[in-house]
Order: sequence, then structure tokens, then C-alpha cells
Amino acid sequence: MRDEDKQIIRRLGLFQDMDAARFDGLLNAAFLQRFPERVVLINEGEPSDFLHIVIDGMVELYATLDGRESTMTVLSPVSTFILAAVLKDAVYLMSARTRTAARVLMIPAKSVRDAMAEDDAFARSIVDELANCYRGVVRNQKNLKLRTSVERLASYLAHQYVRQGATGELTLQIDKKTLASMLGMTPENLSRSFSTLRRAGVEVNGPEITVRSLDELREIAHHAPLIDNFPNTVEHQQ
Amino acid sequence: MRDEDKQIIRRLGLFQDMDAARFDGLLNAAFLQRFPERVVLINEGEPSDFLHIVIDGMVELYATLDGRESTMTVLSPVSTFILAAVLKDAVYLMSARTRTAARVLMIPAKSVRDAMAEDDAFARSIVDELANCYRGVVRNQKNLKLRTSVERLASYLAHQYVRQGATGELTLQIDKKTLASMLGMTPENLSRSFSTLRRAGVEVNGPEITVRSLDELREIAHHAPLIDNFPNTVEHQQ
DNA sequence: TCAATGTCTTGACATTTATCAAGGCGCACA
DNA sequence: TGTGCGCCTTGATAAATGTCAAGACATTGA
Repeated sequence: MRDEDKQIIRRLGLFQDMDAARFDGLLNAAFLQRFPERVVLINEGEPSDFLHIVIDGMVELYATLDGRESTMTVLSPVSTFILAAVLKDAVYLMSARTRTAARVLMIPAKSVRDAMAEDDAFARSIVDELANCYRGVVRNQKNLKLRTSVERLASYLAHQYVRQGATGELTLQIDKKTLASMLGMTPENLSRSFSTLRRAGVEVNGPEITVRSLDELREIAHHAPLIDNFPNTVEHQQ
Repeated sequence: MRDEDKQIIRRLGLFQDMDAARFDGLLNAAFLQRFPERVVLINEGEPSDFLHIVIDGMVELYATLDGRESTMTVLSPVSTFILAAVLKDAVYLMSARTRTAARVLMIPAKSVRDAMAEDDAFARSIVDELANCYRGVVRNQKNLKLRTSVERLASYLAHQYVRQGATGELTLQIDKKTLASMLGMTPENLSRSFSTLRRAGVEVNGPEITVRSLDELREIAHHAPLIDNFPNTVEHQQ
């Protein structure tokens, strides 16, 4: 494992207060895997063997019920996922697969639990991380229950607009089918939602989106800090 | 505060490993409030002043966006809520109000944070509690995204069926308007979903429900342990 | 006792969302 | 250079869900 990657991980809120020797020990037990796109990393229902950290590439968390499937979120670097399952030594509630070629750090679950048991500072960092994740899911659920699908799309675009530098142009990081599922609608519906937003100054060219006015988008979305503001760089996580 | 109530709280997973003296200190700083029904305890957006614990009665957590409102969950004793906001010293993401007359223990947020900073066992109990809550919300989100409204109702009834002793009879603990909102539908829709379930042996008499067969309900709901099983007695919490 | 109120249900209808089918487009690959 | 394939869009239609209005019923309080 490259020292550069080690530094990236060390800088994560989860690890930065950890005892140095223990951090090294944890990473020694871990391994950095390279995966091609569309590889399933985790199946829901399986026991949690590893804490995963996306170092590079994009990873989708999704869930299934009978034949159905729904994208819960898409993670970009650097994000941990399935922390809660690892801590509880429980089965995964979501599945995960790569969307692009990706590098994923996998830390044995037992090592994480042991580190938490021994390192008080690490235990407190975990509290902070979990609290963040928890609040992320709550925001997500509010988004789902309080907004229509067009509003969710507008809110998503407004979020990406800011995240990608507020230039008025943004690129969808994920394909539209996955985006649709993440926003809780069908691909056909997403297409139609985009057309609805055209009259609000949203132009679509494949994955390239032009936005006339952030405020207009936010008005449509009924922008609300208690749903849309992401306090840290932390994205949605399991 | 009655010693009996103290014992109840002490037995919660969150507090049972805590240093005894610190537990007493925490409770001394706290106060047990009695509220009539329909009293707003918390408004979303306000800074988190207290960790709340429902000792008696029912408390609804809900969220709003512009004029809209949605019930996130309804808590019964003994449940903590808004733990994450307290730990992060952040604003509440949800509002709370009593549904019945209720007794609520309120522990000053700063006391909780101080206790976590000083008591390592308490910090680890918090990790466990947050991980539980987190997984609860994830299950909830899967429920919302993967099931139709009739299926969500069937799943709710199946859950209550078991929870209330699997006698074939159960009583709705909350009014139907709130239940509808919690399940993500309108009251009218809930009524119609109940009629749909009639052909599956569900009889409704006001809040009294008779269920012919749990399996039948579960089949309709597409029962799945990874959504519906509640590992501990812990109910949904913030 | 009766009016007033709130809850729940039902019907008619509108809107939203999903499904099915077809076709355009770009891209990989033979 | 096709040719197939996957992705996306569009149209037609169906299903699910929401809205509005009315009425039944129980509860409360004057």
C-alpha cells in the first residue's frame, strides 16, 4: 500500500485521532483491492467481514426485495461504508458494487472492533462518524417523504451545481438509470422530470447539464437547509 | 425522580455500562417532565439542548417542508431520541410532540457530551446505540423505496401482530391519520389499503384489527428479515 | 339533549408515477 | 463499415396515489 494512500486515510475524521501505532496495525491487517466496474463487493444478508473504504472510483449501495432493486446512494472517494454492520458484527443491510473501476481498502471487521475496544479516541471518532451517517439518512428520508420526484431532481441538481463549483454547468457523475433509482423513480420518469425542468432553465445534453439559475432550482425544490445542507464533506454512507 | 424510574433508565443499553457515580450525576442534572397530549417538545432547526427519553406515553417524531408535514416515527417507552443531534451539538433535524400525556426525561446536552468525553464505557454504548438507530433508519428507507403502500401497511400489521403477542387481534396504537403519514400515504389511501387487505383476512373495527393469518400478511408484504426484523427491543429512534 | 367537532370512510375525479412498446443515438466490436 | 447492443427518450396507456367533497359515526361540551 502506497504511503500516499495511507495519508489520505489517516486524514479521514474516523482515523485522525487514532493512536499512531494502532493505525499502522489496522492498515497492516487491511488490503487495498482493485476492482473493475460492475463488480459486486457485498451482498445484503451476508455477515460483515470488512470495513470498506472507497479510495478511488465510485461505489453504489443498493438494496433488493424479491425481484425489485433500489439504489440507496452512490459513494465517491473517500468514504467508508457499512461501518454500522461491522461494529455490530451483524449482516449487511445493503449490497454494494463498483460503478467504475475502483480501489477499495478493506479492513477486517474484527480488527476494527478490536481497535474500538482498545482505543478510546477511536471509539469517539466512531461516534462522530455514526452520528453524521445517521443524520445523513434522516435527511434522505425527509427528502423522500416530503418532496415529489421533480422536486427531488431539482434538489439533486442544485446540490451538484454547488458541489461542482457553481459554474452553471455540471456533469452527472452517474448514469441516468441509477440516478432515477436513487431519486426513487423510474428512468422514464426521470426523463420527463428533466423536461419539466427545462422551463426552469435546465438544459440537458447527455450527462452535461446547464443550469440558468441556482435560486430557481432551489425554489422548485423547496430548498431547506435541514434537508439539503451537507455539513461536512462526508457524503451519504451506510 | 422516583427510584423506580431511575432503574428503568439504568437498564437501557445506553446507560447500563456507565460508571455508577456518573450515572447519578447525569440524572441529577436531568429533569423528568410531565406533558399533556399534543405538546410540541422540539422544533426542527432549533439547537439541541437536551437528550430526551420517553418514560411514559407516546411521542411522535415528524418533519416539515414548507406547508407539508410527515411523521417519521412514533416512539413508545423506553426510547431515547435525538441522540445524534445532541452528540454533534447540532440543530434538530426532526420535530417532536406528545401523542398522549407523557413523561419525558430530559438530560442537558452538555452533560451527555461531557459524560461521553469522560466515560469510555459510555462512549462505546453510544456507538452501539447509534449503530442500532442507523440500521433502523436504513431499514425504514428500504421499506419506503422497495414497497408499495399496501405492502407497507401489511408489513406494519405483521409487525404489530407479533409485537402484540400473535393472538390474531391487535390494536392500533396511533390514530390512522398519523399511521398513514408514517407509512408515507394519505389517510384516504390508508382506508383503501385496509379494504384491499380485507380479502386477505384483515378485519378492521376502528382501532381493533383482526388478522386471519400472519403468513398471508407477510406474503403480501414480501416479508424480508433485512427490512422487518427488529434485532433488539429497540424501536425506531432518532 | 343537541349542536359542534373531529375522525374515519367512501365516491368521484385529478394528478402522479409506472409500465409497455418503439425508436433514435452513440459506441464497441467483428 | 456495418451490426448489435445498451442507454436514453418519447408516446400511449395503466396503475397507484392524491385531492376534494360529502356523509357516517363517535365524542365532547354547552
